[in-house]
Amino acid sequence: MKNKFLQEMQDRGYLNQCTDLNKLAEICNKKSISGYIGFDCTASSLHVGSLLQIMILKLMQKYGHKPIVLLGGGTTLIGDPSGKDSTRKIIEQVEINNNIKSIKRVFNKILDIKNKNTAPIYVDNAKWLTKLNYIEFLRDTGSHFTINKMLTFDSVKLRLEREQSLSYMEFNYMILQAYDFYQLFKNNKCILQIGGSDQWGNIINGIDLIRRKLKKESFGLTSPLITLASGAKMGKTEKGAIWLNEDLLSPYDYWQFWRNTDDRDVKRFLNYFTEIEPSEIDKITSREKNINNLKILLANEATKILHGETASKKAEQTAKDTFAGSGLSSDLPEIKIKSKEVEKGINFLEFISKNKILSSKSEVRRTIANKGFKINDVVVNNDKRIIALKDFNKNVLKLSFGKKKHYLVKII
RNA sequence: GGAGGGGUACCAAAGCGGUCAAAUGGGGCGGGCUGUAAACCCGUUGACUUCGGUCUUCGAAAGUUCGAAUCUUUCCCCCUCCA
Repeated sequence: MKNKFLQEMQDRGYLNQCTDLNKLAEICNKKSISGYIGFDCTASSLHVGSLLQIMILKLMQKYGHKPIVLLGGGTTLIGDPSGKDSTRKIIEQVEINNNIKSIKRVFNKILDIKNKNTAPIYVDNAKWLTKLNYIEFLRDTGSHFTINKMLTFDSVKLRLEREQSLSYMEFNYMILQAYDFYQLFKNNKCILQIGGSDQWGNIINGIDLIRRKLKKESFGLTSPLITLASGAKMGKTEKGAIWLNEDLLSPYDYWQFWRNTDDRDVKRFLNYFTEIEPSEIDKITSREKNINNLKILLANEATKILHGETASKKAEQTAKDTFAGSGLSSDLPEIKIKSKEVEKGINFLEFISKNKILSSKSEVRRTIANKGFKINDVVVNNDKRIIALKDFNKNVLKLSFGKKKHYLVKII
């Protein structure tokens, strides 16, 4: 394989499986290609679990190829059964459209949209899928699939083996995804579909369909499933997903997520989620003895890609101020209160639950009993604590919940 | 359609008339150690509380009882076997 793009894919660990790596390399050497990845639009934002896929699109751009982002309004209506034990709830079209809009913002931030040659193309398969005529579709497309084969795909097989019901609707998902690839091949000269390793079956179906209908060759490529050293799935942490959209997760929290990476995952993640050259990563990781500096590097670079350099620097500075000294930093989440209320004295219990730091007063009491709250770095040890004027330094008070969550309470 | 088994907190799973706000494990949260890591240890994990208690929870509803997650009836849902 002599192709820079695919070589870097491999070096970074993005490459899991490819239908024909050598042939694809040949084509990539000759011209720039279009490749697509489909994204699920079940939520208003993607989370880090999808980030690797986006990084692959970004890498395509680096080598002059054109990424196609399929935000699957059509397939989201159906729901991919791959890797799922049960049918997920049906989502309405309106919600999906809103999700698509919201998700697009992240792509526009991460991908290069200025270079006309490699700017991403957004497509929504609802455009063609919702217009399909059932009988026609069965004859033209359905005839190319055998149930015998479909039953052997993991997405179907596993469900059946576990005796979990699989609706006819979901059973059709793979055909629809195959049809997507066919459409993109035909209309956008898209010869490559990329996906997570769980998408292999779906991708193969598309390639088969293109071969049968058009007698043309297309390619499929999958990325590995990222597992954390701890064994957990990437992206789903204790408190919920690590969202990519800024309105769901602030740049500071995003930075913190990377800063808290498990030691064992750091090098791998530098390759996955930064743009530092793999050879450079080798050098840095063998030179740097303090792993915490590598984590900071990872956090900086990853945050830069999503939120930009300014936000990344700010997050780093905030972290420094907050964790190194007990100094205050301006970038911490702020809670504003009125001076009149402070003069009256604010009940700590109510303050915490009202500001949604914890959801119930019992929880607040428990946390106080466990020494979980600090005001200006002093443990709160009384659940009748009142926040008063004397707690403020120049109208600002630092409130800490646990070791990592800090807020600035400001009098306005 | 017939015969059995089952639905308990975030998840898994005990409890099978009072001592049950419900064992245990996982997960979560907090604390300790440390490096904002891992491992480990400790605490905590329904709500409200004047910290005395009070209120709401064991698929749903009705009932028996001084008293029900536990017994009865009906209903809903899931699983296994037979047709």
